[in-house]
Amino acid sequence: MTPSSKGDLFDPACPTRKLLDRIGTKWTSMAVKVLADAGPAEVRFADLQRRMPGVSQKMLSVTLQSLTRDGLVARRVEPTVPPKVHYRLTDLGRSLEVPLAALRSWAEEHMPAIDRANAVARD
Amino acid sequence: MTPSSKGDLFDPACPTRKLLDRIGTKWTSMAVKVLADAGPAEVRFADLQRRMPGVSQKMLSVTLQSLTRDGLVARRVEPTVPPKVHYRLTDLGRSLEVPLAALRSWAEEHMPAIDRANAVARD
DNA sequence: CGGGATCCGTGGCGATACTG
DNA sequence: CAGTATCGCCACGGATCCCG
Repeated sequence: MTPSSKGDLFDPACPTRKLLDRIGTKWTSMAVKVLADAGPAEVRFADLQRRMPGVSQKMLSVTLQSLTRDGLVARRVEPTVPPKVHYRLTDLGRSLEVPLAALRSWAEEHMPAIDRANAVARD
Repeated sequence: MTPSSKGDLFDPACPTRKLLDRIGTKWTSMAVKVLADAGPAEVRFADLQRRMPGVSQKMLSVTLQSLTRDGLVARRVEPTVPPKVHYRLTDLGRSLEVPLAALRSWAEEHMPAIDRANAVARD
């Protein structure tokens, strides 16, 4: 059903909400970081999976498809047998890495405080 | 606490993952912004709901409880009848507003590009 | 007024198996 | 190697009703 089919009042596609829906998914921010750490170099699918412990083939696949559709990641297929597929961040993806790095920095600095607050709340 | 795991996005207890699990929930970042916009002033439950179009009582309630448990929001109850409950950001919550504002800024600037990329992908 | 309790649909995500 | 297809679990979140 289309979002506007019931009059749809508020929140007509808030950009921040849409961004969080993307980077909030389990493997997205991790994939962006791995690709960012690779610099301008391309990374193969299997390499990505190796550098993202715990990710399944399927979830890595859908994550990369999502990032590719969003124009954050570029995909290049080497038509060999078996095929080799290479991924790299686009300029847009690299620009996202900046605020994402700021979030990571905040998390590393302040998550302990949040954990302590949660511990206190257990009384 | 897993020494030398600083910056390790792949730690099972990765701080960035945990932070994204929090701010990625539907109403959290909106609540933080509304409270941040209020400055040092407190905001009542009903006011928050009014400033967050679309949020249900239940979701606003659980969102605020979550933020309060995490130490990002302070809650004050006026024991009147009927009761008045006031919320405000803690210093920790206000510090989170900084990287969050950076994310919002990126979203407002670049989400159109992501939307265009998605439109192109529909061929 | 603020917020529990309950029911329920949807979607994210994992496990597994198959394919070009 | 790099996906695609299918299944099932369960947490997120919306609606509704009730309570101090």
